[in-house]
Amino acid sequence: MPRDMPSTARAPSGYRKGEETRARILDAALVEFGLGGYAAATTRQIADRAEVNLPALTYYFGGKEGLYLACAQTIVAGYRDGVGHVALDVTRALGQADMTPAEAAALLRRLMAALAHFLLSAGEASHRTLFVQREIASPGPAFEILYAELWRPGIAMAAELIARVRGGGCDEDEARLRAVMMISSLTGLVEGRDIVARAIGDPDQLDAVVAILNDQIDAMVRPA
Amino acid sequence: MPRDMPSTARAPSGYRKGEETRARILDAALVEFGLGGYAAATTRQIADRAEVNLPALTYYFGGKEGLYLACAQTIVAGYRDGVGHVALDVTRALGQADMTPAEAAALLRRLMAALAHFLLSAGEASHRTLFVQREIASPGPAFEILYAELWRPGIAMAAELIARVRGGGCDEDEARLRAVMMISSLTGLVEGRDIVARAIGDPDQLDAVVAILNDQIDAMVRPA
DNA sequence: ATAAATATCTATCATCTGATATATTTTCAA
DNA sequence: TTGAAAATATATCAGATGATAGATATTTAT
Repeated sequence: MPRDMPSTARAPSGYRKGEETRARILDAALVEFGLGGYAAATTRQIADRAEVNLPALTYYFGGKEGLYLACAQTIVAGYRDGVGHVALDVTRALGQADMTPAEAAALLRRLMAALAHFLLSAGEASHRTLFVQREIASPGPAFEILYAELWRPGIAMAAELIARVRGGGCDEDEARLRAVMMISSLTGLVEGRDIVARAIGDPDQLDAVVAILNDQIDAMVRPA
Repeated sequence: MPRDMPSTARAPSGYRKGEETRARILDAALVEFGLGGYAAATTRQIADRAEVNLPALTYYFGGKEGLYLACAQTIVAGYRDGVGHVALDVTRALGQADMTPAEAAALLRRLMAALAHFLLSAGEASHRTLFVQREIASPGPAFEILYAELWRPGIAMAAELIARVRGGGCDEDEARLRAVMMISSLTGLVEGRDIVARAIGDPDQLDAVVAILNDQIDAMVRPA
């Protein structure tokens, strides 16, 4: 299918087999890149996990870096699926002038719950989150897209809502700092999943996390 | 100086030059391992940064893995210097039976402030924190020592204090979850230092972070 | 059925990586 | 000063890595 190397589009009339292979490679790459990062993941490991031979990676993605970028775009698409709806509601509500602290708190609760679900839900999510956090911690080829599509809007929305929850008693920098810390408390749970598992007998972690976040949001809306 | 490879001790009578070289290699390795992780950092990059030739790494640390472990031990030593005193106070206080929520909150504030200083203070700290977080996110040769010496006691102390701050209204799992999230909100600031810098015009970030942590602790002590 | 497009495979290359053998220089005790 | 230990340097090795050339197989349109 791909004659030009890093092609994402389909050929004019529908082949099948190729798309499945492409998806298998992408899944395998997300796991390997997520576990070890760009440099640590080898093309052979990815090919083995995908049950594909080595040149298939070049054939479908143009090379290791193209595959890495394709992973980033896949993650962004998943984020839009999971958080996009809430993000749209938040953006609309922020466009309107008046918003009570209680209304802002309710939106913030929804936003954080959606983020928690996207970041913490079992299975693929942990690899996605590790991938994103690794790229943020040491910027590589996919930094700009992940920052522009995931972190920047996430911080911006959370910060604006936090500022409105706290009314006048919170400048913009503090609101952004609180936003980063609140989101980081979620990503840290994924990065530390091994140590969290050792510390906590974990049946319903997602619910417990959302409850704690709601608690923190409630604390912000009460007068200090 | 080293005849047996991964030696940390000094030779019987005092040479000088070797210790300085060893320290230069260690510093360079902390930077490179912190930025890229074990696999991404190459021995040549480390040697170049330390202004040393390649065999010096084997000579002083027995190889790449020995150097990595030496970095971890250096970090642990730095943690003891920075947080050990507070940790001792916390341990002593927890040993005694009675502790009011207000006393627990005061100790928790001190502990979190010390952790924030250790994790966020400028310069070497960011490489240290990145090193630790990377090892926690994908366990390697240094996982056990970093978990046993840094994360486990940190979580344990914070969780016990949180449980006492909240009195009966907080089971052990919730306290540990809150502890992990609170500490992760700090490490996330280091991992996301590039995006934090974009979002926040940062003069006194450390003070602002400590203020926010104190705010969260105050919220926990107030009745829900 | 046939040719072209699409997909998969084997074999191999140039480069990089960690490590070491070995030579040379420096340091210090006697 | 002299000899041994300690430290630094050069050159090189075996293996891994990303990538590609080129052969082969499969699918689709005509």
